[in-house]
Amino acid sequence: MGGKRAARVTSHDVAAEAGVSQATVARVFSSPDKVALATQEQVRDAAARLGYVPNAIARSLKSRRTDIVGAVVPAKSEYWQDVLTTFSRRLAEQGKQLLLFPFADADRVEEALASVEQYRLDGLVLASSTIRPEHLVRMRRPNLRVVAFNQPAASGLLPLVTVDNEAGARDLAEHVVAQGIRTAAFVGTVASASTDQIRYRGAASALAEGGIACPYVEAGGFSYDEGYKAAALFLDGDDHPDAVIGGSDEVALGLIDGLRTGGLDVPGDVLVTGFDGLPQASWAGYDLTTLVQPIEVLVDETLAIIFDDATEVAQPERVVSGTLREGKTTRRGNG
Amino acid sequence: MGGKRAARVTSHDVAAEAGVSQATVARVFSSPDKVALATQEQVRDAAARLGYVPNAIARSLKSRRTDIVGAVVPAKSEYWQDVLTTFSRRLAEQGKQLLLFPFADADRVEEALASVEQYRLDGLVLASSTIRPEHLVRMRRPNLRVVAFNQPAASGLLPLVTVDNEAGARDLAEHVVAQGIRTAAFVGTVASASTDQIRYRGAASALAEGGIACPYVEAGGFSYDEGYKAAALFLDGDDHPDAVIGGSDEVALGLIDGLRTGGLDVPGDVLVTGFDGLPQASWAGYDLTTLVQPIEVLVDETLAIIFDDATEVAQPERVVSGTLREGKTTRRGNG
DNA sequence: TGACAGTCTGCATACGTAGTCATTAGGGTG
DNA sequence: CACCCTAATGACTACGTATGCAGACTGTCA
Repeated sequence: MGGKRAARVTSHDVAAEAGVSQATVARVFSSPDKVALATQEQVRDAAARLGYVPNAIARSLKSRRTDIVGAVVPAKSEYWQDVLTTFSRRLAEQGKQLLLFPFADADRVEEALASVEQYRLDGLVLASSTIRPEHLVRMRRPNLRVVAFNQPAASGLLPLVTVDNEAGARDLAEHVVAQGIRTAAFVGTVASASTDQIRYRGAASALAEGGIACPYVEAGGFSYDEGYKAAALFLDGDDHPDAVIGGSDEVALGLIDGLRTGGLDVPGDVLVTGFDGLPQASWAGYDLTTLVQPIEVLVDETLAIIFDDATEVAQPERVVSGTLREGKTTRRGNG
Repeated sequence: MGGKRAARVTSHDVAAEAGVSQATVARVFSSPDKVALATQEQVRDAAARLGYVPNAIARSLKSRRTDIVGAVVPAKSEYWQDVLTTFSRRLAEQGKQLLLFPFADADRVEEALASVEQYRLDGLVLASSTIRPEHLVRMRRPNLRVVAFNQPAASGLLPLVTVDNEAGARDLAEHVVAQGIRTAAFVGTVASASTDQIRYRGAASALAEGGIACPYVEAGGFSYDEGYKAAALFLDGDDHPDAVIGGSDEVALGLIDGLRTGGLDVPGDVLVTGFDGLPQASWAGYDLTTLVQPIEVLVDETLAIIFDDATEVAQPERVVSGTLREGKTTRRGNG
């Protein structure tokens, strides 16, 4: 254990050991079908003996492919963590990796984007609906496949994959209308987020068709805490709405706890819906009615845009339908 | 918009534009103090004009530093997502990045490890308590700083950073003993996980000092669902324990909902504790008594081991204390 | 004025691999 | 047996940057 030499083993070393050329070693590991089976075995034996591992950095430099996809995401969010997990898993299945570029505030996106540039990624996923259009445009790069994920504001600016926010919100609203409510309110996350605006539009129009007005309330953030605090708005006086449409599951879960803490029963006094289909929404303590996003489908569509060479359209847009999940937060006792 | 040339701008191009050598351009971006200020300005201007961005791949190949830290983590887990977010944020603050290597089953760790080798990472964080010792040993590499994160089984095998699981479990157990319970049970996650064993040991010994036996029950997984199902074990007959010590927050949250669905009141009939300090544990609907892990501290200790050159000890081990958070799941009405 | 220290810059090379081109061997056909 | 076509392999170079070395230049001091 004394003189443990830390010398890197390269394809040249393996070539010498196996009695072949470096080119042959490289072929064994990148395009084996071009090498005779006997030679392959010989090379692999030598590689194993020396403990050779191909250097992905050097390969990337030469081949101009990194096998790495970047993701620019908000630092904190249940929803995005779910999405990232799926991306990461799918990429791993293809022998590719995910490189994270988290950003704390919307204003610091710029920094994240700057460091993205240095890596020659195979593709880049722009998540978060709070990235502003001027940043989106700046991300258009000739050598980089950039896809906006669940970010309707990017429509026309970048290739886009998103769930059908408007239709989903309509579905939810129609569902609560069918429960026989008379009044409603929409609690959005951040008003400037494009998803928020579209979800509100969908919900409001469906409610309007049922003759129900739908005021917009901004929680001010995407998290449980903001939802919890927003519930206070409905606790003053007795005239709470019959239903509250949450702009996201996280906000809706906070709303539920806030309403319950304030003495209102969900769904007895108030119906609540969410949007996203987080795992927590299915927890028995909440059993939230929500619109489940088909995350696997969205992720696969995104990766298809990044990796499919045949991009028939310059700016593909894929809008995928979500699924209404009826939980007990909209199940009235008198139904 | 027709002939948009996609040619990569290199340091050579900038050199030509600025009328200096490529070496000078490289120095401007990597060691600016060696270049005269006037020249720097000249070069930066030229770079800006051409839209030059240094190529991190090439830099890594030459400098043998990637500025990337890898993390081998389970594909699904609330706890690890929290941890990853923190790692990613901290690294970003230092201009470094996080590369994810998720694995689905404990048995497929091998695959993840294989792809780790190809990248010449600055460091590697091994998360998940289910990585087996034989895998841990295999990860010892002369040129790579590997740190086991919250994985007590790695003690003596790898540098290790962990929360004090035993003391934390003791704290929790002593807390419930102080509530005047007579019987208890420990619902672990996966019995083979080293954290599980240590937490059980801590809880059982503290309970024993209070004269209370503590059978071990295995939920069979780390998630809410396993906890929910495990609750069924306490619903048969009337002799449920007075307190259930959960092996993790996720399992504890599932337990709570499972118990409540089964007609038991928490904390009225059964006290429940968790472990980890997840955000969800603080949600008003649960308000779980748990041991909060100081994730930021753990992450910073880990990064210190990876990046501090002065490694006085060959195998540093940092054990950090957690904090007991008393929620209403252990607050008895008759207290 | 000459020598010398210090600062700045260019030249040349190496990092480890992939892919192009040329060469050789082997096998099938007329 | 001459011919051609394919498969397999080796020599060589490029990918884009960092850095040791040496040369050029500036200013200082004796």
